[in-house]
Amino acid sequence: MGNERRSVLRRAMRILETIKDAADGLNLSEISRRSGVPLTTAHRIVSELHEWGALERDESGEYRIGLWLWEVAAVAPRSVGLHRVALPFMRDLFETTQRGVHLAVREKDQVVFVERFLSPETATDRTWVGARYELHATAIGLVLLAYAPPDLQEEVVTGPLAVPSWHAPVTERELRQTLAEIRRVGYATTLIRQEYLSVAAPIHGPAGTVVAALSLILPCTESYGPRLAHLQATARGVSRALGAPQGRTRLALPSDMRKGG
Amino acid sequence: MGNERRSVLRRAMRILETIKDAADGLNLSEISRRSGVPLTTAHRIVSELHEWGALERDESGEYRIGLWLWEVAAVAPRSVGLHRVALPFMRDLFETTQRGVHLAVREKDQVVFVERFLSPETATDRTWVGARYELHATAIGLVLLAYAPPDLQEEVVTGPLAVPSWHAPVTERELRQTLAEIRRVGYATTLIRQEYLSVAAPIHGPAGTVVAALSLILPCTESYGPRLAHLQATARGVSRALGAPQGRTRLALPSDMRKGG
DNA sequence: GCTACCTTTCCGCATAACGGAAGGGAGGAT
DNA sequence: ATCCTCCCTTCCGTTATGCGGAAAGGTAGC
Repeated sequence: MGNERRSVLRRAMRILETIKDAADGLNLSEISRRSGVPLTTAHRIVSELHEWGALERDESGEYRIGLWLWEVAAVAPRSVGLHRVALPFMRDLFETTQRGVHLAVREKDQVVFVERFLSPETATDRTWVGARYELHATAIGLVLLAYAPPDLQEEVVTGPLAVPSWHAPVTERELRQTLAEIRRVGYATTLIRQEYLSVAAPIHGPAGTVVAALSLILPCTESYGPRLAHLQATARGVSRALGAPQGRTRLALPSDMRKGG
Repeated sequence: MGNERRSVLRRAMRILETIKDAADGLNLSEISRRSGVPLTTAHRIVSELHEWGALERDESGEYRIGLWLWEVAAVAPRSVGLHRVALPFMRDLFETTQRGVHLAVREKDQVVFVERFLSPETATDRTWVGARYELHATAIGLVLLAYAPPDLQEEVVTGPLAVPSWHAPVTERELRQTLAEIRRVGYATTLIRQEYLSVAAPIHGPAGTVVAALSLILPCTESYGPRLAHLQATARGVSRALGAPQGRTRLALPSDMRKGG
């Protein structure tokens, strides 16, 4: 484990992440073991988090994420705010199409899924609320990448592209062309295991920048023209509800999310 | 400001809370000022939180709650888990009654609202998702209190009862009787400003304990019998969906949320 | 009784956190 | 252009806070 300089805060956050990743609650020793934080130290940190309400403890002594954290997170503009606005639109889209609907945002160089509705047939895939993926591996990620700040795009495009198991751009040249094409037509598509087609469209925020993306999963046998129109109309509806200007799309500003090399 | 022993973690949490309480984003100086954490120290802590993704920073330099925190909170069982299960039930109840519907849980000696649907007429009240209230001031709080661990009940009952502006039990004696009555009949009511009646019923979790409560706001002119039945049916539906046993109600176990006296 | 596992308290050490001071920068007013 | 204000960031010597091994309590099983 690359030993980042030790720091209470970082360790606390690592512990929170450890608990998040454990489907179930964890007891103290388990937290210590999985997070790599020495038992006594974990004890001190966990106690402090518990005292504040960031963690809860059930009768068997297992710790879980506490309500306080949820209260704090409930004002996160990109997740909960977006979620509240987008949910009814997503539901309408899901109910009329009966196809999987996903909502995601970009966090640095990854896609984070914020909400989803699954049709029974496509329920096999592994996405989950809060899950993270490579930007270039899915249609929804490609849309987010295509409208991301240029410096981040450059970084991803020239960086190592993990080859995904589905059909997606794999060389730098292909990826550049794909992104340009997405910006031109305003949507992205990828194949999923030769059986399904994922179509994604951007959602704009008040500043006109792309703040999220919406996708629809279709069987390949289905013609996607009408579905695409429906998806785009939905994405525009969400954008309008978020207060997006009616005019033309803007790229996001250069990302400030840069630190060391 | 009562100077708790200084500690990075506590200060970090105080900062998060400060940002949460500010409707909008805050810049560094503002964070320092409002949280009482010295500027340089705030800078260090905020940077660390930002680096981890717990905070985000927009182009103007203002900090907001970040996506990472939401991802962590997304697994909080009492909020998000409950929320996902209860939402469709709440919507049904709201759509058929067109009355305000609230979902809340207890956190220590307070009520925390997890979700709500408001009818236009009653939209004046100040509850908001994440808001906290005294347990004995609302119907929903009274239900949560009535089924809370006995030691906590005792603490609240014998403690100072802030007199709420609405009609609610104000003496220890009254409150005890009210709680007993709630347990006997299985629901609570309170008047809101002489115009509305709030009716609340408990929701049970897998262990049979009361984990949340649901309430309905009715105009006083309306007879509440049928609405109450509907509310109780909904609460039972949520309980069942959560995996509650069919049998009899249990009190929560003695709270472990005690520290110093 | 013993073993195995977890949680909590203790305490001397040193390191990570502290925060005043000072150095940039951006924007507004004169 | 010059001053002024407000904000962000870096520096650095000091010290209190966090550290974590060791050992003491707890609980459960055998």
